[in-house]
Amino acid sequence: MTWRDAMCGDPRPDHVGESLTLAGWVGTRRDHGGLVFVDLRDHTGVTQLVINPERSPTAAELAKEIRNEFVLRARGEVVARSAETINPAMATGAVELQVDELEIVSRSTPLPFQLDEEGVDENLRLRYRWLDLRTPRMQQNMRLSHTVISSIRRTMDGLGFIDVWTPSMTRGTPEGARDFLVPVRLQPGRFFALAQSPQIFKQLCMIGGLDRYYQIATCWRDEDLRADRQFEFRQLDLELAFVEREDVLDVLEQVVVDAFVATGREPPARPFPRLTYADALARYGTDKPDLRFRLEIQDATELTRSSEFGVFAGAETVRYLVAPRAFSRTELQRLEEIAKEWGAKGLAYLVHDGDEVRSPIAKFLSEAELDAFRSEPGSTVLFAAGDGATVARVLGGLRIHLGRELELASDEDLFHWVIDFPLFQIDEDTGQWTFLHHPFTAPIDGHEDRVAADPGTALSQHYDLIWNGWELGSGSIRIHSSHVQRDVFRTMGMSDEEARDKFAFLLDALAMGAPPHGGFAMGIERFLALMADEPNIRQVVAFPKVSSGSDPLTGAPATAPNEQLRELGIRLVDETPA
RNA sequence: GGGGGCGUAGUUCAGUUGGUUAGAACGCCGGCCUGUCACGCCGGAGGUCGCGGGUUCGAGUCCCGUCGCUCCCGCCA
Repeated sequence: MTWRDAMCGDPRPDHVGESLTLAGWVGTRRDHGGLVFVDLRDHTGVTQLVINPERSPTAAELAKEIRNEFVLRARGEVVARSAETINPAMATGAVELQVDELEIVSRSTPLPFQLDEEGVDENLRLRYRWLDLRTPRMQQNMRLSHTVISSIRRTMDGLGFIDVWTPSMTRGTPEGARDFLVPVRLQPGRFFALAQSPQIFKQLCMIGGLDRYYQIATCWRDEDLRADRQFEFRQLDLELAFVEREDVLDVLEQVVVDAFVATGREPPARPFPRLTYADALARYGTDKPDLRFRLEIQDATELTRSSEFGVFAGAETVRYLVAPRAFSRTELQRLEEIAKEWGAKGLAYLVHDGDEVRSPIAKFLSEAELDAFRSEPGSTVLFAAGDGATVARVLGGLRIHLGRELELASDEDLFHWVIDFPLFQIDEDTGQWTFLHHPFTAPIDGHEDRVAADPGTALSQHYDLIWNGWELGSGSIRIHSSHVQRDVFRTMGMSDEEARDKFAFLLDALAMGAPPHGGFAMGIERFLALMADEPNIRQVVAFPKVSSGSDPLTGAPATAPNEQLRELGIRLVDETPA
């Protein structure tokens, strides 16, 4: 015997006359004293049960005990509702189940929150996640996630990629994020690190001739959590041999478009636009611009070189944004605070309000300058002056703020690539050259010699995929030559001995017939959160951690018994001052 | 490590200038009800105002500290 022979979303007029057994959760119970109505729910939908004492006195007696979220099993006859009792708001609203036999399968204590209530505290939802998962929002998110992931696998399989498992427990990487360490009982004092990504292994797969690898890989990084970051997350990790950048981008575009189609969403047009890193920074002040609104940054460095306004004349870079609104003094004060948070010393502006120009700096500006900055009535020109990086950061920050505040973003899905990143940047703390993304990224063709000779001007074959201002992931064409790899390590100030110590296996592998290769890693949860129109990735993770790094459901992380620690050769250091 | 926001009944919230016994809705409990579908009607229980300290005749309200959650910066190859 089976528990049910139809789902709660099934009954339709063509079932009328059939005897069906349904099982599910009690959504609501409406007790009329005699008649009792129950909305019985499962993930497919809701059917109304009618429990009539004249039809089944036993069921009616039992129905008095029914409460919300009880699990019921009911056998009865599907009957057509009379015209005036049809509920057009319900998919099954033309019929109902007249109950003959009723069973309370499972009871429920009163709930800590109501499943149909909006805005319930997220910590409470996570503490009782099994209840939260019953809500339409989470049901949809979990099922959408599955649809997207199946689609991704179908696309990858179709393109000839094979799924290869790489280790989670591996060797710590000296650079990058903090590792989660795993103590090893058999070798006290030694630790595995949980993989921050399968990066090196997938490169070894290419050198191993697997040609097209992919994996939906769990990765661990011990860094502070954010709306778009958890300790553990998944990435669509892929790598191809004998390819150029465009081959990799092509795969990702297909993954994205297929996932849109699989979920019934209008897919973005291909190819996705390409934007260089230098352009992105100059025009939008960030390497992951949200292109749903224009609001482009303009340059005024040359124009203001000999300005009477000393701040402009003395600055390495002067740029500005034109916001489509004549801001009030109070609003400008708020904008100045925001500019300062991003590193500005102050905020110069010109408000075009009707025919009038309001600005504390206008009196210092020449006619030519005022002409150049003239804009529509009802707008404000906001300036940033200083070194290039600060100006970009300030205007990039203001741009995002204004986009949100003035609701400038369209409701399109805008994907684009950012390409031609620098290979190296200066580490502010050490003054040393360091990689922008990771040390395995290849320089663009012709820039190999700059790795050693002129690191600052070397561009890389790295690329980022951006969706509406969210960084979905990044990838690169990798170094497949052991001496280019050695040059990169040297430029980073790593001695050959040190490089061998940390990456001997990679350097050896590169020296034994490495094909040209490249790949990508796309954050699965970020992709899902955007697909589900959720503001953070916790809403697409079944059992996420909160921003303090704990799990409200299990209470993890927890202390470990001394016995267990002893076995691992670990003694805790009490750093509490006496 | 730093900055912002939030914390009042089981839940979502209100609570005026510091002033009597801290309220509403939903939920919960009891009663009535045979066509409801957010059922309705009557009645009831339910509060360490996150926690600690301070100012005051008097603190949910003001001050200090602390804890929790959250967003951001740093960090995230």
